[in-house]
Amino acid sequence: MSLLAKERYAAMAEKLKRSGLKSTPQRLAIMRVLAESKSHPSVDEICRFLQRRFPGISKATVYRNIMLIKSLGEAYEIALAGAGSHYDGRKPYPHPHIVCLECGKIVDPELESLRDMTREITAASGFAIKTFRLDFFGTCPACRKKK
Amino acid sequence: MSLLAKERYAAMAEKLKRSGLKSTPQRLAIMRVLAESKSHPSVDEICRFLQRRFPGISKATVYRNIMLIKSLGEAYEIALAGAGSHYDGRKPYPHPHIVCLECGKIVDPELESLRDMTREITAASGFAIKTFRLDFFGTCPACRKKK
DNA sequence: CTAAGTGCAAATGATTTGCAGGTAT
DNA sequence: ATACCTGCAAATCATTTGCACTTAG
Repeated sequence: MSLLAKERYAAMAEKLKRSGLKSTPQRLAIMRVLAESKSHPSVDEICRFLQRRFPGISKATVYRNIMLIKSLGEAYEIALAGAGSHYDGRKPYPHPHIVCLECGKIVDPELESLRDMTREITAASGFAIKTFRLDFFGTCPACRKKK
Repeated sequence: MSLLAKERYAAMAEKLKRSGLKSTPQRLAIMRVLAESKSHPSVDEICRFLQRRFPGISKATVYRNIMLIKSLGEAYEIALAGAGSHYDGRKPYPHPHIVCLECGKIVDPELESLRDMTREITAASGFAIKTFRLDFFGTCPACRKKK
């Protein structure tokens, strides 16, 4: 487990403890997956992965806990049309993604030109902006080679 | 019907005709709603609206036709998590939206700083970018006043 | 002890699909 | 005429919920 992952996991577990809710083994294990995983896993993927250690774990439990972790501000949801949602526990704040339409891979690009946009939007619309999502869809380098 | 709406409707109907598919009354009516509506309607809203003229129209028909119109490149889908999708027939290409979290209203902001972003993403990621979505979520001016 | 959490199965809600008529071309 | 469409109802699929049992604090 990388240093970053350790820190993320510690932060999540700490916030959970302070929230007064229970630190069950399943809940902590879900946090660990979110803290470690670079691949933006779905509920189904998290559930299948955890069946090694928790043979009877159910999707319901994963859904309930993901929701809880999100509400603690410790995970960010990437809701994809058609497919289900994917989750990011390493960067729990809104940030852009690129989704490969061939293989479904999701990566986090660096994006300078994002900084001023929220400011510009607020000024132009009169909305009080709470959050945003910015997702690009295309073909990743690996899938481009295959063709 | 505004001039813009007339033109959009004509363009959609024309592309439909050229596609070789049939110009049924329901299909044309759905196109008209998409061409006229500034409010980014959902399938359900379109269906309820059309029941005036087509008492028996079904959601299945609206879904099938929206899908078709989308595949003709004449409508853009705004897929919202939790709620269903909304559709924009006036600007059938990707563009940013602002969604009010209180009342669900969706508006199209002007956004200068968007221009270079696709270029920047392509350069930084190696992806071949096909499309994107950019949605802001917040509270609209009307809902801000209510509180 | 007891409020919270879990697993299971059933419920939900948006969307899709199979089928038996209709209808545009 | 006939391939495409429609409306209806049943089927999916991701997600949510009710319930009886278990467990963390």
